[in-house]
Amino acid sequence: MISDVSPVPLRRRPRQVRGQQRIAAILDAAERLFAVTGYEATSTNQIATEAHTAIGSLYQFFPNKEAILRALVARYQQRMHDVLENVLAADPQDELSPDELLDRALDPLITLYARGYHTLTLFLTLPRTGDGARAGQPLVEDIVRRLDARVARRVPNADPARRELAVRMIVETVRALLPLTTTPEGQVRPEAVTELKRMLRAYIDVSLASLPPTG
Amino acid sequence: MISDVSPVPLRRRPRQVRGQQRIAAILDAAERLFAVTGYEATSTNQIATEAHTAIGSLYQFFPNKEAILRALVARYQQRMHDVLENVLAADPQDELSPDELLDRALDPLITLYARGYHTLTLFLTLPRTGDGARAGQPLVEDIVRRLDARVARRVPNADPARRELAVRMIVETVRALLPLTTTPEGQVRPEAVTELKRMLRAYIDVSLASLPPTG
DNA sequence: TGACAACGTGAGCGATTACTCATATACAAT
DNA sequence: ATTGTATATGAGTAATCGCTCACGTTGTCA
Repeated sequence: MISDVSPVPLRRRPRQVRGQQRIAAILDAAERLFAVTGYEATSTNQIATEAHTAIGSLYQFFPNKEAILRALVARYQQRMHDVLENVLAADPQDELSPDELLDRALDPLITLYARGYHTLTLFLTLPRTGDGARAGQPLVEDIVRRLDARVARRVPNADPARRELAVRMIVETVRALLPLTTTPEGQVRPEAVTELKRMLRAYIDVSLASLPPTG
Repeated sequence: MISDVSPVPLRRRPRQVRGQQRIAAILDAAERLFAVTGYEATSTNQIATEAHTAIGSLYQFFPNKEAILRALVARYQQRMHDVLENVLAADPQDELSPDELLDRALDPLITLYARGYHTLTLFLTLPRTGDGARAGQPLVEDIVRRLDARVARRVPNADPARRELAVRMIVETVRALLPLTTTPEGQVRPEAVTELKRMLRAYIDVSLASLPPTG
């Protein structure tokens, strides 16, 4: 289940299938436009046109432009939550090796990214100011928190602050370097994937695997 | 000297000191506003007001808003060019250890970043689309190119494509994780600096130091 | 079938945008 | 002092923005 971060304020929750489909179409359109044109430079009228609907319909459900962004981020949060959940669920006893964990976590993430190149670009390039920061930050925090909890089980004697910092480094590194693993045309670049895993594995070896105890 | 990338189109090159000072004031104002409010959300009238000048004066020198962004990036390019230049010049015979090189490259970069927290935030959070991509990409490319040339001297038998990819990974990692080394209040976080260097050092050891020969 | 609610629609509103231009002032030359 | 050029100014313009609202259309009850 999604935690209580980042509530998505809808002006009116749809009570018919039409409404749900319209919302999905609007989000799909906004996803494409935000990724290509950027959040600020994309107009709500553009979104409505791209979604083959009227501007009035858009504002039937979304109170303002930022709500669209927040709803989009919520969708990403759901998908990435599922990815991480599958990884953690597949290793309940903490038996998998770091390489296996990296494969199981990064490969679906990269697939998700490559499916439509511009899909995750939105999240990855969100500005850290204004609407972007308010909408994007909870996503990273949620992942860091859940990943850190699992790492804590593996390395119980580590200093929590330093462990959380290491986890955050990993998450931010993935977030920053994921675009390198895919071409703008949506083709996965295996060398870049290898290199990213190499970097993460190297960092895990020298940092996570040898975290000093508290004190 | 700066290479011929990213030409900055000025409507009129200033021929008096007044003009040069105005341009500097406009760039300083834009730097602050872009970092806090974002590029798109910052209006040219805001920039003029913040620079204590009239909107007309702004357009005396800059043909449009994007030209301001490009001029700003050119300033960053100059400063970061100098940082990298100092590192390379301090090690003409390739004698320094990786740790020394990391210290000499990252410490001034972090200082530059912390001097004003929002200063480099602009560059680091530039969206990869629209005006941002056109303005920001040459900077990364320039650094990758010059760093790769030096690495090529150290590891002459490496496959060029893989070597360049490794260098790009390092540059993008620094670019992405630099914000973690400084608090929003401008205080350097030494633990984060240590962690960033640890990750880069680990990657260098497993990748750059053992690049396979061409084939 | 009638009635009410959910949903669809787009012209248009006030606000804001990037940018212009006619005009005024400061400087550098003779 | 005079002339020419560089710079300063801000009211104004066309365009675009996020968003509203009055009025249709579709769906869901009875």
